[in-house]
Amino acid sequence: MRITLKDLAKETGYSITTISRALAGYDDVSEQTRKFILDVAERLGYQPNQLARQLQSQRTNTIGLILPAYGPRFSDAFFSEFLSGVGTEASSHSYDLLLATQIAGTEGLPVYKRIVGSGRVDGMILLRTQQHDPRIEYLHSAGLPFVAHGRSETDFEFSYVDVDGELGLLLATRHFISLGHRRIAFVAAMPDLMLTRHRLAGYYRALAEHDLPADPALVVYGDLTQQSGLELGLSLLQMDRRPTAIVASNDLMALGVVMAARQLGLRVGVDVAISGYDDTPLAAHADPPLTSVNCLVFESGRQACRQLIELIQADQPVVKQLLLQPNLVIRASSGTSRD
Amino acid sequence: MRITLKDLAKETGYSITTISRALAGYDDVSEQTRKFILDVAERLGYQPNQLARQLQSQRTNTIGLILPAYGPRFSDAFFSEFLSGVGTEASSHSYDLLLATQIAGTEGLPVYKRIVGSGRVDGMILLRTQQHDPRIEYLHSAGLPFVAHGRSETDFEFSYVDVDGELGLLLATRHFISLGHRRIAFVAAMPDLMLTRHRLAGYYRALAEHDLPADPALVVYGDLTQQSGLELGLSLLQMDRRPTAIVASNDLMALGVVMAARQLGLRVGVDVAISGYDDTPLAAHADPPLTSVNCLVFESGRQACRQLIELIQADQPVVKQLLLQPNLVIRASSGTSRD
DNA sequence: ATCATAATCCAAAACGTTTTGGATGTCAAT
DNA sequence: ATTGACATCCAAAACGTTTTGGATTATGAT
Repeated sequence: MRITLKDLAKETGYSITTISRALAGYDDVSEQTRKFILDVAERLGYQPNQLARQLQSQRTNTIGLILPAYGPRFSDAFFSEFLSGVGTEASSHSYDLLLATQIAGTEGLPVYKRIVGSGRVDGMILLRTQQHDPRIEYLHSAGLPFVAHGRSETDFEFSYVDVDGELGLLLATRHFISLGHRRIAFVAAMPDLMLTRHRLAGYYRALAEHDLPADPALVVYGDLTQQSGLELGLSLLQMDRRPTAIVASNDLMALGVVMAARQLGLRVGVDVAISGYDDTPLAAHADPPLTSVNCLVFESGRQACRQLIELIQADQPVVKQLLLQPNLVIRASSGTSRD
Repeated sequence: MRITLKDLAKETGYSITTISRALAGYDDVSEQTRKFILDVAERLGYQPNQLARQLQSQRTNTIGLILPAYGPRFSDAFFSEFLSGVGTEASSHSYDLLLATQIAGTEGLPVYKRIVGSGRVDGMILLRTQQHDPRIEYLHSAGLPFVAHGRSETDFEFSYVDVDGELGLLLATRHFISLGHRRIAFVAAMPDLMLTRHRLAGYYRALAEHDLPADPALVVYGDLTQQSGLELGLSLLQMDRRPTAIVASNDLMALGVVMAARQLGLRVGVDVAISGYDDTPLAAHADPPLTSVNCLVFESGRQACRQLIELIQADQPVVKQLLLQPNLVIRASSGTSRD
């Protein structure tokens, strides 16, 4: 059904070579026959087979991206925004995206090997790096161009785009300190994630700046779900000397903490100050509206994609590292000065 | 760098054919040499080139999906959930997703032609159908398997998964009627979308069931943004005989209506009842929590993908049409009985 | 007439697979 | 010895492109 160069050759009487070169605009085919060939191609609705083209040229103009596994309710806006940023940038360079989904409960690396090994992508974008990240080591050893969203601890340099989590938590914690809080808790994400370490550093730095003690009991680790925010919030707020402010590592956990406060009869923004992280649409419309750290997710995706395409098209691989600066969005949940 | 069958042939001394058949598990290669070949393949880290395989087999095991264009803030959770559903189902059948982004401000059809014509996908999933949808006509005429999310008006039958919008709005409107409301407004989406027509039908049906008059002034059309919800909400709530209940066609517009009510000093859930649509995470955490219609987005994506894969693998194309039943999630924004 | 030059075209190889249709050798049955 | 059956292997074609390295013809200069 599909029209190929062979069909055009048969129809026009020229050879496949000439058809191909005419369509590609080479100057060793006369203007007259070029026009003729273009006409016929147009008339028959010829569309080049990209697979054949890619196989021949060894370039796919495709960027790979692996979606982490999800349950039935996909409640984190992060990926859609990031993806949207990547997609926008990709399509403006005529790149497409190959998306594979990591099945819940399976290890991630095999999917990477499958996609990379299959030769269907020119490069990969990595999401949610870990402190020790086998995917990065694999991609590096495989020699495929890649850009990570987030940093990692490796023996080599690699390209990444990251949002400065240390700055993010520094801003949030400073904000609470400036409102007069002295016992500030941090509901962190999983400890093996790089972002956890960076944010933790920002948290400690803010405390140190103001000579506040760092109480280990005030740092707890959740799994980014609202449920874990609720549980950790309940335990934090029932401590002997409970924290007066709580920073969570994403908006969902912050909303969990809000629920916890409510269950304990505490007024958010008055009895306890709460801040989220990521500034998802949730934050702006929560009750009360949630102070949060805007992480420029769309922009990160865009930049990551831009860097990757540069990397792919460069003759010489160049490592580029970009650190975006988040900004604090202050809303009612952080309350007013305690003085 | 990459290991090919040719390399394995050279390494083992067998022919390319035998290598290929050994790896594929044909029984015309002895158990002993098969083991040997597998060992070598493993040792050299052989990964079959999917491009070559796809070119040869004329199957790509890839599903195409085109992301509508977005601005910098991607605030609709719909796509991420849908995509997550599609991705989950796809990967459980070892299919991958090819994603292209439609650049903002450009026409949609060329992207479809590019992806379909390129031969890189076995089928497509269509999002947000329109009443008259050129994409559907194109895909039908191109003979490529596809499943639409949403219905359309065509001369032929095609496969779709849809959520019964008529039922959705019927439930929401009935709910308000049962609470004693008599003037119920509908903030619809763009009139050229099929979903608008279906929901409108449900709205009218509910009114008719209870012999309520259908006031044309109470039906207004927005563009699914919060801003348009705000504007339409302001104009509706400043009418002479203002509506006492408003159903919006997505949560974002509903939140805009909530803002409008607040600006006019009306208490949501008391002076005016409001309902959203889609039941995004926003709805549950809004202030006040928003009554909404849960549309099983993840499930739709899953079903659409499942149907598409069936369609691709069937010898005989079978049209399948699936209508999922949404359910109303009642929260504080719809208030209590007015009696 | 001969030769270089330019213009226009094309056959064949290559990309990495799978599949088709044998080829070869072994062994038991005749 | 021949035959047939079976096990094991492989050369070549095919998928649809692009690129390489000419081949052919016409043109103009000598």
